[in-house]
Amino acid sequence: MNERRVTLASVAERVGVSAITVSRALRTPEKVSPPLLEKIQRAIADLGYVPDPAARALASGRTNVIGVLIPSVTNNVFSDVLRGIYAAVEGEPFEIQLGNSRYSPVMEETLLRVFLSQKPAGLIVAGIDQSAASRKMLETAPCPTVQIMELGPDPIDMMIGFSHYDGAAAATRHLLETGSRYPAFVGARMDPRTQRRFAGFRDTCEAAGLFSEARCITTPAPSTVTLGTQLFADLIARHPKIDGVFCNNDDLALGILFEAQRRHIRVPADLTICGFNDLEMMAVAEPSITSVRTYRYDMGRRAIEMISARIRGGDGDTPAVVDLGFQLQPRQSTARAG
Amino acid sequence: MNERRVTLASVAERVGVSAITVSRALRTPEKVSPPLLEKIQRAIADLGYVPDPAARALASGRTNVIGVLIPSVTNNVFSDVLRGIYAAVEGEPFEIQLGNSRYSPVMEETLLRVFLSQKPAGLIVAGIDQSAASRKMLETAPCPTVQIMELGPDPIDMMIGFSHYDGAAAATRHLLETGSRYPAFVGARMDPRTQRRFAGFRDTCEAAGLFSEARCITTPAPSTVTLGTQLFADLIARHPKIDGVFCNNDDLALGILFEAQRRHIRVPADLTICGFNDLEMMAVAEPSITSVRTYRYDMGRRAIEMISARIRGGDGDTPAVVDLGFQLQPRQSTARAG
DNA sequence: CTGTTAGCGCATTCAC
DNA sequence: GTGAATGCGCTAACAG
Repeated sequence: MNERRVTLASVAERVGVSAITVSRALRTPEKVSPPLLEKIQRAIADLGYVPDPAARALASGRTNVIGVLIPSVTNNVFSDVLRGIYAAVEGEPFEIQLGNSRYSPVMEETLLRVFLSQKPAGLIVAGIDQSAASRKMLETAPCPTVQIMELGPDPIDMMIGFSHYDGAAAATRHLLETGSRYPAFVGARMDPRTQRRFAGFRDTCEAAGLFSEARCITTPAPSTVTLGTQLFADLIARHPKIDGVFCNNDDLALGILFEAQRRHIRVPADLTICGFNDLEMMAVAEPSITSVRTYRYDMGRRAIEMISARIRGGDGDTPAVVDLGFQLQPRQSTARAG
Repeated sequence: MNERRVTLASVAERVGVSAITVSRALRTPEKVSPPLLEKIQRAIADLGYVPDPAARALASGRTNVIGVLIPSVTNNVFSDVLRGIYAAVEGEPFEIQLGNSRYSPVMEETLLRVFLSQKPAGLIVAGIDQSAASRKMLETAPCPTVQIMELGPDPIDMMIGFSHYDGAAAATRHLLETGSRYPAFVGARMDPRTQRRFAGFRDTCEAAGLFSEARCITTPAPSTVTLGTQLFADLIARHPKIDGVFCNNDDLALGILFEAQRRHIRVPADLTICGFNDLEMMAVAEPSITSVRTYRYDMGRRAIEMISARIRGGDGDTPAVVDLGFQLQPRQSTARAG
């Protein structure tokens, strides 16, 4: 290290004012006379002063930390949300603290407690299935909180997401409308959102009298393209008549496409494939794959914006619940002779 | 909020000891008598006490924060590294602070200054092309630092990565050995690592007398599968004789595969495709795609381990530079008649 | 093994 | 518009 640490006091000394004035120059520059302000700013630049966040947090009782609690960092879906979050934070005086609950409610509680000990500026949590203890902590948290990914009946505070059930139902309807009579479901990592998508598939098929449990295959393992190939191989071996598959995400759908090609099953003539999330590559795959577009990036971005608005705007004009919706991207519409 | 904040003092009062004893029970339990320790631990649990990290940081002059400075959160490659980092941190008393330099040296310096103000436990930075100012900050940083992604001649402190040049050269040699006489290069987001890969391709082709600048197409835009389809379409329109493509990553390679299928170009009979990074899906694509496997997850995990070892082990036995290597995964070996 | 004293660097509250 | 006193919650260094 060069000299001693550069503190508020050392900047103050150099300019010939008191420390509190420098502090004000930093936080509320309009309350410092212009000439003084300029001198202080120059001194800060000269000395390379950077405020100590710990001291600031201790003295003020708050921080710029926004805690983000997600169940998985592996999952592609969350990485899009995180991109949105990081993009929105750029330029704002916030920093992100990530917590990975690994799909465990106990872990979620622990992490929440840790987050809260940091006196965060805001909290973002994935999903609506918090444990009672977690819910209570969030309800009494002295900061804005946003539940993301899903919509539900009683938001803790703010909420932004879409209906996984409806998205899956729309996709399944499309599958049936384009002629599938033996629709199948392929699912991995059966988390709450995946379960709701499955419910959307099941109910839609049942309404049409076309549901069969036997044509559904799921696993708790995380989704991969490879897993898609394997699950489809299992499924088609047992049920060769399958003519349409709804996958709980695009990785699986891509795997199914590859496996179908390998087996010379014509897509979409013999088999239509529908994914979920609409990854960028779905549109350019050969053939392109139907999917349900979801707005993951926007979800992250707007979650930050909601917190930000609440912090500065006081309150009132920020909508508490935002439905981002979804959009079916039909790409294999080969209506068969039913 | 329920009552007042639970502090060390309130725990101490409840047990009937002084605050410092509770502090010790937390950090160095072996220095507290067993019966007292147990009483303190119970009180902590009863009260739900969680230490205030800001106060701790201010008093001790250090934190558990490991700063991670990467040029992009969008890039798939970094998300694998981050997975490794988060996995390794699990169980360790560290927390991660992410910084996104957006490929800007100036931004990198700013972020470094912010990181340093937090008195981090360690620093991880991507690449070896830091600005002079950044280098100096890192060199004088009072914590272990690791440069990741690449290897280079003079490490600032520790370093873990592999040679992008050698990886690309190996892939290109394979391309030529399996019969490509009109090899092409497709690259996006030409960052320093991509540039070195391009150099590996160029030098290898030149050595074989098969390099042509005209068959190389690049763009500063970030890689996507869609971009791969477009770049390949451009390239093949201008140079129909192309019979092998080395892509600077797998997204592009996949796009090229799709575009080739669309145009009924037989892969690998008429065109061999080679990617870089060996994403999980490369092996199950139809046909599967040759790629260079790199150990991104391990890179993240071990970077944390290196820092951790340095912190506890004092120093000495931790290797300063780790070459993770790479491994060519040949998957389209159709030697043509040269 | 336990306690006392002091202070980390900053922001809050009140004076001026 | 500026400054002085005080304390945030914890830990370092020493004492006992």
